[in-house]
Amino acid sequence: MKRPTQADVARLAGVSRATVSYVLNNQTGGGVPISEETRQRVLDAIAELDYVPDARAQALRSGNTKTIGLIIPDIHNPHFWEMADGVEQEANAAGYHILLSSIPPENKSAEDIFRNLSHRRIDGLVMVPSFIYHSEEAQKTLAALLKRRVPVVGMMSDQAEVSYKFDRVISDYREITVDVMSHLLSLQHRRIGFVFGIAVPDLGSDRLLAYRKSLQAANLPVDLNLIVQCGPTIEDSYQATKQLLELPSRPTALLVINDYLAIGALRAIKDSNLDVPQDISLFGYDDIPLAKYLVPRLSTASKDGEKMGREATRLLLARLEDPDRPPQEIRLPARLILRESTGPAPF
Amino acid sequence: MKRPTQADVARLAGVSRATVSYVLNNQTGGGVPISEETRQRVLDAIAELDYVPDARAQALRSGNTKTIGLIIPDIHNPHFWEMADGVEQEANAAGYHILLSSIPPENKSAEDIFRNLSHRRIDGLVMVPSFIYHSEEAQKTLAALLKRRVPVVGMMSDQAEVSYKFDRVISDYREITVDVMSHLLSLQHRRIGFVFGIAVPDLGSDRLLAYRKSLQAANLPVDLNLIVQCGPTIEDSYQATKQLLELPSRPTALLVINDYLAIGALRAIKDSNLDVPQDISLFGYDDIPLAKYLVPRLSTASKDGEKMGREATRLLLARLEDPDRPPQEIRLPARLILRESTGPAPF
DNA sequence: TTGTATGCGTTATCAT
DNA sequence: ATGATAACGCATACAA
Repeated sequence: MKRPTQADVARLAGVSRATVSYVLNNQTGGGVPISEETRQRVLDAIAELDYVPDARAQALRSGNTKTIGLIIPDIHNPHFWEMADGVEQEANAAGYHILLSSIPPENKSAEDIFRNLSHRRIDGLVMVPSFIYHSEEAQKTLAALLKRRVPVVGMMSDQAEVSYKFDRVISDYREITVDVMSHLLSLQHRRIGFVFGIAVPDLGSDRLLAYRKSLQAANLPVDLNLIVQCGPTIEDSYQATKQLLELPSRPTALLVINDYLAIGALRAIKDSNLDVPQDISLFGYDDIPLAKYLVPRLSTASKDGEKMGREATRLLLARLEDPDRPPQEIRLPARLILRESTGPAPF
Repeated sequence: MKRPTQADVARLAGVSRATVSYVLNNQTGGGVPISEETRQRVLDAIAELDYVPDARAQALRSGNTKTIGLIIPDIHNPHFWEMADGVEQEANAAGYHILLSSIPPENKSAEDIFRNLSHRRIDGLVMVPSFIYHSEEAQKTLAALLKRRVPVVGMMSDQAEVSYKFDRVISDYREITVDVMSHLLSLQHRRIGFVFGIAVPDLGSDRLLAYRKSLQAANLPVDLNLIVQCGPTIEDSYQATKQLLELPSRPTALLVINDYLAIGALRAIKDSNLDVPQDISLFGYDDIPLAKYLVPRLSTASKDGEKMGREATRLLLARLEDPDRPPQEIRLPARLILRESTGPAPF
């Protein structure tokens, strides 16, 4: 049972193919004239055959796919789904669909993802440009995309040194980390550890840099033993935290690169028979939905990923309308959320 | 700067369009003869122009999109990403891409999703057919898909009464729930609550039915106050659990429909100044990756979503090869995982 | 070994 | 108000 085509509908309705197309595309009764009677006949035929137009043919003919590519660094981190959520909502509302890609460590490279998006002829791209740092190759591919004038929006931190011009939603944890550190310092914490677990190191540099700067501003040493770099899985942060806790003089507070990894840190602390926040304070980033249900509720800094996604998509849609407008930049603030996982330093 | 087409490549290489196509599709050196020198010229031209074939045209021409639709009920539950992971791995290995849709409560209906998949002319569909219960309309659309002989695989529980014929990966928590209940009963629990929070009630009926049956088999009453139905968010389960704990005679053990919601239950228990498992035992389902990092580590039953996804995709790919083979059925067992959240009943 | 011609399903331009 | 026809980019049967 083959799928019905426009021609089948036309035959059944006793009209030409073009008429079917007219009925389909000018439903709202615009500038193209179709007699009400013909319209109804066509509609009936469509319903009877259960005809659905072929997106491939439409896309080929019209030149656009009504599809937006979305690249995020880590599918397992809820923070990035929030972004994806925002992008999808906004895109759907405008009649666009999302093609989601994440960058798994080895599985498929940024290259493959770009090639696929290119292959599929997406109309535009929203990305967290972490892969930029992965490879020269990826940068070249991105440059090629931009040269082809494919609209691109980046959701990124401020200091990222990307030379290409594209729209950006800028939001990072640099400033808020200064606040986090002041807060911890005011609670008399002096040994503050950092669990730096992330797929792409450069992605977290906003936090790391501000952490070091705050320490220095307070005339405290930057003890490299207190900074543990690890991978992006919970198990990674679990191990990294264990390592920190086994230090001769262990930290009294811990910054974890994101809430998702803070789950592993929390577990590691408990496994060392320590309590949060009595023995050690814990701080995360992102305010993922489950952060406030953890035991103890997690103190964190929030970036509102969903809003980032929505704003990024707005920028993209606007550029789709007007490809020639100058590159835009939207800045979104981060918020400090104090909950139960932070308290005064023990003594 | 327009994208280069096959014709551009042909022109630059000084050959015909067909030759370019040959070079592209018979790379492995199959049955079509191309002189090595020509081949190289074409390859050079492709590289120079950075030519990427247009998937839309290829799909239109070849009749297939190399795309598999995937429908899951709730994008926020990590269990379903595990499934998605499995599907994607297996599909990618075979050169297919995934078009992921989830069924949000109100946002978009199963109807819309089906129409979109139909529109995009996916080659096949892997689904958790929860939406079946949503609407008559959805069932009709699925039937229509099957009538068009679009390969479909369902990942579902056993008793689901779907009359249509399609391949299935069958796995449910019916039997394992009997084990869970025996375990709890052997620990002297007599009042066992059930937090039944799920987007589509029928999705969890395997657990609920087995729960009731176990109770009856042990000559215990089925107290409807102990079964709280709620929505699929953590906040929902938090509220539902609170409600259970405020009962005049509160349960000493709690079954939560899935690990994701168990996070909210855990929080609610703590907020009532109760401890797990000393005051109340907690059991989840799915063994999501973070379950074993919770405090306490969560006892749970596991279905191996990733394997379900992989097996389902294998079935689909096999049917793509041979559309006429009889409907297959693969059964996957569930496992009991005892961790820290369960213990003897208090007195 | 390579080139020519045709059609996939759609939409848009031009006639009628 | 409606119909014929030409592209969109690609793959393939067939001719050379």
